Amino acid sequence: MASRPSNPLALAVLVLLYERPMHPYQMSATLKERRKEDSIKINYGSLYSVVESLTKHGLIEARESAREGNRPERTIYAITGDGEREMISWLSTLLSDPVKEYPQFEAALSLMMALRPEQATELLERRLVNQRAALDTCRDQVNRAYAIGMPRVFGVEHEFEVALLAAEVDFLASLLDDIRDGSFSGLAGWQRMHELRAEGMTRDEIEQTLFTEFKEDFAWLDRLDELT
Amino acid sequence: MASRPSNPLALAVLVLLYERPMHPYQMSATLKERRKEDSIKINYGSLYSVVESLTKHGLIEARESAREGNRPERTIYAITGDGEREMISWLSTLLSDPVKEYPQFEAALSLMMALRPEQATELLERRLVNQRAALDTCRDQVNRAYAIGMPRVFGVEHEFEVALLAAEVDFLASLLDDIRDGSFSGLAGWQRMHELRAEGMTRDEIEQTLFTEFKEDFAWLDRLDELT
DNA sequence: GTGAGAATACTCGAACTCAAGTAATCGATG
DNA sequence: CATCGATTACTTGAGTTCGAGTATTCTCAC
Repeated sequence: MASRPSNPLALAVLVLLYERPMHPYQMSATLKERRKEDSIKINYGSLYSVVESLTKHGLIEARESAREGNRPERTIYAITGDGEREMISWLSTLLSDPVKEYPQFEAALSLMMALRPEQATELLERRLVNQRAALDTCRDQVNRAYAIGMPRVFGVEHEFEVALLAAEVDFLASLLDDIRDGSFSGLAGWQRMHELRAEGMTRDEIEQTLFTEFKEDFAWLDRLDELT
Repeated sequence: MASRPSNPLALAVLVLLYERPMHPYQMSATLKERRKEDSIKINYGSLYSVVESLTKHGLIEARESAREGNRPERTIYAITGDGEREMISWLSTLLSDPVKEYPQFEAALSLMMALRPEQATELLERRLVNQRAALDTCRDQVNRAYAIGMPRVFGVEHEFEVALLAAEVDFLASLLDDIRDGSFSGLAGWQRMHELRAEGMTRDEIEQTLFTEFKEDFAWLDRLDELT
């Protein structure tokens, strides 16, 4: 037996139906109205399949099929007892137990060496500019909402977003500083690798050359066991 | 015509084949050896389907089908000219242009009000403990690697991870402080909502009651237009 | 009263994800 | 020298996700 959907959108559905029964389109409309689309990815395809899956698992159930005017029929769903318990337990573990996630930028950083160092540096500079702008608008939106009296409970997610963005901006700024002032180690070897590549050397020759020219940069490979 | 796979694992494949031709299993082994599994999710099913899709799009091509002993046949892949260009451009945009992502914890924060405030607070406290521990081990690993002489180029992704983790720890600590010293607004209304719910009041009655008891907490709803 | 565009309410198929399974070989231990 | 577990190398299939498409209805200017 398959377990419940793992898409956080399903959790949002449970929370909404915990409040009041409604039909799928109303769920998406409510989530958008409350600005939850910033923190939960809402996709119609996913929404309908998630609702179907929750129904199959008995966490929600179809209540009535109302129709208004000539509009297509809308099925109203309500949460079940099992659904309430599942919602509480799912939300609880999401809050307390961190899950490993894979931001694309982290992947990009880990593959960065495939680019020439000057190019990579320039791209990181561009990102810094972009993220500083994003941080400013994001922070501004939160502050303006608080300024008109919105209680903080309604904006925690956005405070979190701001915190992460600020951390990334700081990270980028200090990384770029280190690259410029030479305290970012390994840069010379990285540079040389691309020079040799440009000269048409084969990968094996490159490896050989780098191993002799930058011995100190590879000595750690023999000490990997010390990391336990 | 469908576009290339969007899975960062496909980018990793392109980068690896840019270095040297190899077969799928060797790709996963190399990525694991270089600790890229921490920043890129490696899944066999995904790997093979991603390789197939890259082949179909002409970004990589099968070279030879070597077999060693009685082992199953291994198809060796190499990157094409199109693949090289695509790799450079994909990696470049990933580095410079931020993409919106949806951390599960952000979703959980935005739905937190479905839990009783004391429970939510306790869960956040537990998370803080967990993330402090995670931060310590992560930071430690990076430092130990640098201590045996690994150049920083090989560890940027992990420095980034540490930066994000540290930001989350700070966020949690200050959020919990604010909840405890009362500077986290909206808490009283949140609390009252769950009391009324526990008393068996209907959803509409709760709304009415809160609207009168906590007028100031909802006044901002009439000023939403000021946010432009 | 009519046409343009926004909003409403879904549907579809292709791509992607992921856990589990398979089946061979290698290495070490008793 | 047998065998047990680790490693190598991949396959399958069920379930999920996603963007794009469709078709209707409402709204409001003209």
